[in-house]
Amino acid sequence: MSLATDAADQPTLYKRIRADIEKRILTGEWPPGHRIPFEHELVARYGCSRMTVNKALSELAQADLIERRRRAGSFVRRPQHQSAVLTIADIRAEITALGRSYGYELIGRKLRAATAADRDRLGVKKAGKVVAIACRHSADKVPFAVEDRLIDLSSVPDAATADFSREPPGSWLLHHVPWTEAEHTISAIVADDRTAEALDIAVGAPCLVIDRYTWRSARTITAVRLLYPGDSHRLVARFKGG
Amino acid sequence: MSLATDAADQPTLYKRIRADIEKRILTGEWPPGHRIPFEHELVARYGCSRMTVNKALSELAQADLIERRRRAGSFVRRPQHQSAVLTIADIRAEITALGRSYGYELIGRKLRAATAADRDRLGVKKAGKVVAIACRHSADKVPFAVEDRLIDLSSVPDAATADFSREPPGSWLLHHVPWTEAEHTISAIVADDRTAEALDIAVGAPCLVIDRYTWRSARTITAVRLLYPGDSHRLVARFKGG
DNA sequence: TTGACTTATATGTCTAGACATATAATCGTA
DNA sequence: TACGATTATATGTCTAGACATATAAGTCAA
Repeated sequence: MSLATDAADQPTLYKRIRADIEKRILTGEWPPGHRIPFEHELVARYGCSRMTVNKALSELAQADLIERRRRAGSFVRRPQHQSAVLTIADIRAEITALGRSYGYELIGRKLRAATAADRDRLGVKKAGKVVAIACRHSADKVPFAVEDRLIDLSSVPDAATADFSREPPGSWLLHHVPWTEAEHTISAIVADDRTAEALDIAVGAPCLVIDRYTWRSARTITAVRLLYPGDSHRLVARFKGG
Repeated sequence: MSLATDAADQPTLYKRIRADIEKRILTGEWPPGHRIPFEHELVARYGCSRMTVNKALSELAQADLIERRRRAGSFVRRPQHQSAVLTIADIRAEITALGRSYGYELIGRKLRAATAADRDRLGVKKAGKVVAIACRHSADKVPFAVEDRLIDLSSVPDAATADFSREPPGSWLLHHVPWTEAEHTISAIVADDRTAEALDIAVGAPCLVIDRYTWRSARTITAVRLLYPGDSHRLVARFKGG
């Protein structure tokens, strides 16, 4: 995993400056707290204008690799928390990306006025109607995950008439509701009877749970719970620093 | 976007431009695929130089909110994957941040020549010595997580003499090994006898597992497995887009 | 219709300045 | 010694230009 390519093939100057500094930080040559050269020193070293080094340093600051302090200089940040970037793909995309055949099966779909439990789950005080969907995703005919979803129809009216018997609701929403925000909660449970049957695992086997709550500009869109067989599925997250 | 209502309290112009555009994207006013105004149009609208709008647009591109194409313009990106930022804090920091009292207990520490299993776990072909550590973290006297760690002494020689009876190895490493990279794998298991006893839960209860593999510039540092009671602990990840 | 060539244009990068602003360091005073 | 005022300075933002470059779109010939 080449973290910094050779300086010579870097296309532009500011990218080369950024890569040079990033390399020194990541290899530990410049440890946390180290003051990196002043802008005017880098200007002299690279023979360019201040705007060019400023752009390089600004990007490093945006990436939280350095901290810039007026009058004091720029310092390598001490990574106090481990911020991992976790990619939770659309399940269909995830499975096909693995080169396996994707299978989808709608277990149940109900359109109803929101119950108290529904409102609680969606985090709204009063809601009109909701769609509740249960479905199963499989890879190479083997159960991959079961999904239990609630969609707020006051935010996504089209979901009332959408055909979820062939298209998974996650994919449908991805194409019909642009730019949502979401919060994920990851936990573990053991399979109860229904879950065990749906995932074709033993009762009492471990399951990885992802609860996702999605909204757009303060409007609730959907709440979904995904259950994966805990011993087969893996969520991988990578991060830099810390 | 109110260009007439000149907000004197707005921090800076380029940040205002960025915020204006970001808002339109996030509210869905400008959906994915929408071409946002050309730089020269924004220059006219805001009455500033091109470098200023360029800085705003560059930051939006860096945040993956827009895509910039030469000659064609800048377009709102379609969020194809759900990239969540998952913060996995140092456990001590995590517990104290919750306002609970942190407790730490070293269960075992062994310095040994790396076995085949150790080498496999660390992903190295030949290693000299390693330290194996087992410890337990608790919050308000209640078991919070158990940790099973391997440190490669050829990368971190100081770990051989570090006193892990009082300081958790995670915290120690955080202060002694700067700027690592890591990969996390999240899964679920059910507690076996030893785990159940260490976490004070029932045998067969669900556990959330985080395996973290850490390196710095191609050198393996440590491999650690953290076990959390699955029904109590939650990993929260937030993301924008998708 | 298709492919090759040309042109127009939006973004990418860069310059050599400018003034603003926060703040570390210094100095002066009580 | 402690504290308040002053000064120096590194970063933050911005300008009005410049040339480079990728590429969408148009042009023309086979």
